[in-house]
Amino acid sequence: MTNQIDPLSEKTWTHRADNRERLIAAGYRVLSEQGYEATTVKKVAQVAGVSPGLFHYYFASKDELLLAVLHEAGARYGQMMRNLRATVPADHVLEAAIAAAHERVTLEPEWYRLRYELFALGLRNPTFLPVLGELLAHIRLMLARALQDITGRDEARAHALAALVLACFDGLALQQLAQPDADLAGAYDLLLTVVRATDPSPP
Amino acid sequence: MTNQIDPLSEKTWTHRADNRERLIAAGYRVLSEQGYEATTVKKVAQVAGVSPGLFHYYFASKDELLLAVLHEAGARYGQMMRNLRATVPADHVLEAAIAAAHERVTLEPEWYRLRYELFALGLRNPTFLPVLGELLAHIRLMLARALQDITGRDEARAHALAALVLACFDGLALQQLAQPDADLAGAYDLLLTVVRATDPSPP
Amino acid sequence: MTNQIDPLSEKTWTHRADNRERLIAAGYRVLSEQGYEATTVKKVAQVAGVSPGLFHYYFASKDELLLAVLHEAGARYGQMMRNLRATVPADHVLEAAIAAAHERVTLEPEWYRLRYELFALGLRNPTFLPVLGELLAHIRLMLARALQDITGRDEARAHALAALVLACFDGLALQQLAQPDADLAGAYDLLLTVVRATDPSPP
Amino acid sequence: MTNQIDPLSEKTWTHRADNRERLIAAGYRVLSEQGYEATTVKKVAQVAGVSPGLFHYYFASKDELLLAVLHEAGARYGQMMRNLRATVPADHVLEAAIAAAHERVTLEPEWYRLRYELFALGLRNPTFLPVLGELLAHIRLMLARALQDITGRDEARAHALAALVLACFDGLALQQLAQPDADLAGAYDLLLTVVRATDPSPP
DNA sequence: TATGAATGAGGCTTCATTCAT
DNA sequence: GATGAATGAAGCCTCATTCAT
Repeated sequence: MTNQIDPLSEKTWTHRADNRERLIAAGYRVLSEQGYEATTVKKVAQVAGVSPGLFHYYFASKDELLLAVLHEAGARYGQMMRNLRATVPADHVLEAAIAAAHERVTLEPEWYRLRYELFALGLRNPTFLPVLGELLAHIRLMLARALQDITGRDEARAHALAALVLACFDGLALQQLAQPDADLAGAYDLLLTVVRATDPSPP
Repeated sequence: MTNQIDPLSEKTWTHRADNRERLIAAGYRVLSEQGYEATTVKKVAQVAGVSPGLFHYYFASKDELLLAVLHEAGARYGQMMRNLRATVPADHVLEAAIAAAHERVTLEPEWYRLRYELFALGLRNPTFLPVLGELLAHIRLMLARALQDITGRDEARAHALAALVLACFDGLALQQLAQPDADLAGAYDLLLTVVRATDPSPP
Repeated sequence: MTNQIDPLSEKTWTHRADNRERLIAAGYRVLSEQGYEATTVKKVAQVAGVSPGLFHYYFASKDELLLAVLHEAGARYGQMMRNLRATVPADHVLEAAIAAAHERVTLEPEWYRLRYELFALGLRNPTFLPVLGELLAHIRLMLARALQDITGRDEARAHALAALVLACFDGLALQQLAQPDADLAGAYDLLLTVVRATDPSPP
Repeated sequence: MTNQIDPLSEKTWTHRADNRERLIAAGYRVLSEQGYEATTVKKVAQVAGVSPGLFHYYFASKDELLLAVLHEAGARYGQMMRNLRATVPADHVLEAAIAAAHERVTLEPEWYRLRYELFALGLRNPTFLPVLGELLAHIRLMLARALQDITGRDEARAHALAALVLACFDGLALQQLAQPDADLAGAYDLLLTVVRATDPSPP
């Protein structure tokens, strides 16, 4: 009902069709905070500031919302990586990515919560497993690409390393979230060392 | 009420007194296969071959069952690690542990499913977060110990490496489960290399 | 409001002005196939190729659509009977009607489905009961009329027979639809015999 | 909560397991009065005097209740027919059955309402169609049997006549219910005449 | 200890209907 | 006339939990 209004735009709330976006945003919030099962359609609608019935106008089911949320989040992540590669010198992209991963744990823990939600879900729900597989494969691929910028040709090695790095991202984030006091800086540093060491460069 | 069975009698109905164990075992199965929310008390009771009502005699709530299951599983894992350290020469324990972790993904995927269930749960449920934290800390500690057998004193380094190794265990298992066809042997090998390389031993 | 189209103009947007008809036709299809409650306004609109909102421009409620559909169907049935009486020699009208009723079960089962929909509806919904009563009375009357062409004066007998014939139409159709394999030809033949036998004509 | 109590029985309300029966009885009432779709699980439970949740303890779905109700009703009908054949002299069974059918329209209109509910339902719902088919076939068979007691061998004729009689039962009941004032006695008489006339007896 | 009937809250989803454009 | 987004009321069903036996 209220909703922040751009006072410069002509129509006050641009045809309101952005309700779909609002539902996705609300879904992101509620899903990451409460988890998939605890997330009720009603609550998402309420957070989005729309009537409960509208939810199913845009999404056939709760599942579909999760998919949409993941899609959206995935897109954002991809954008972030591309930014990195565009901004940071090639031989520092990994460094930056690792730093970003580390920071994100504190700055945007919901992101990881949502990921873990999908992990748990995908591991037992045939509907989500492929989505999960693709999500991971996609990130691994982006990492492998970034790695080859430094590591050079050895593609197999790049992929193995990418898998390792991704595993560390997820695994360390988990540990950090589970014990916010734990100091994992050492582990992240070590990861960086490992990545650099793998560099077969000089010859 | 009343009708207490004489504790001295030879167990009137064969020896199924261990209904609690049965419920835990059934809980492990159902929880790892279906996930926390999809797990119904009734189904657990049924798998355990017990009446639904009995569940709440042994467990105050579904949560309590999960805790019991985790406790039990944790104990088993600790036992396994101790076995390893007792059986395998000190400088191969890590190797063996990594191999075991890799194999387990295929041999006992439910183990990981259950872990991820707890991960997701702990990440948003204050009740479970400490349990999760302790679980991870415990494993990290065991790993660090095993590492020091080879790596020597540098305790900080050992802990950082332990965190990394644990992260890889969980992260790689996830990737493997999400894409059963993916070949992650390279990554596991790489992990082993890393562990060995870190060995600052007697030059 | 306003914006009346000049009735002389060549119909601005091709000739789909008859959206009401389209809705009725669509209603006939959906209602007879899915039944009253399962019929959604949205689906009718969709089948009619019209926006959901438009439905309530032409019909105040779902009920009203059903009434319109029945009216339309009744008109068609009346027309058919009149055709029969005009085409077929008087002493064969009943014969033809019975044959038509029998054939219709296979050729146009939706017709009977719709009837039975109304039957069930009318039997419990005060709104529809009178409609149902009139529908049946009307058909009975037409049948009685046709009967008198052969049977002669005895009006009471004609009406009794008409009721019986109508009952058989509906009852046999039901049995045939419920068991498509059942061979009810014998029953229809018997009905014909009965009608003829009743003929108290010129002894 | 209240419930009529047999003051002679030992336990006041016999283990209450008769709640299933109560649900069926309530289902019969509500279904025949309101129709299938308008019947809500909650209302049935309420009429039965039990909590809404209990409904699904005994019946997996609303469908299943309907089936149970029909089964029960069918059994009652079969019993009634058997009574008839046991009580009434063979050559008057049909007569009695027709009279019973006629009376029932006024005495137990819900019976017919329920039947028509099933008719409409079965005609479009694949789940119920076979049930409907069997129901009709069963009654037809019972009628045919009774007919052969008088008509003698000609089995085909007996079946055709049985179909006709059944059709009249349902069709006339409908007309009577739709127009309670209509006098259909003549039609029922006529039906009786027809049945008798078919008697190929006194060779 | 053990059983299983009973409860009641609440979730997902469907839909007739309204309304701004 | 026409569109389709929006609403809100139910409905069916699931389930943790309690309780009488």
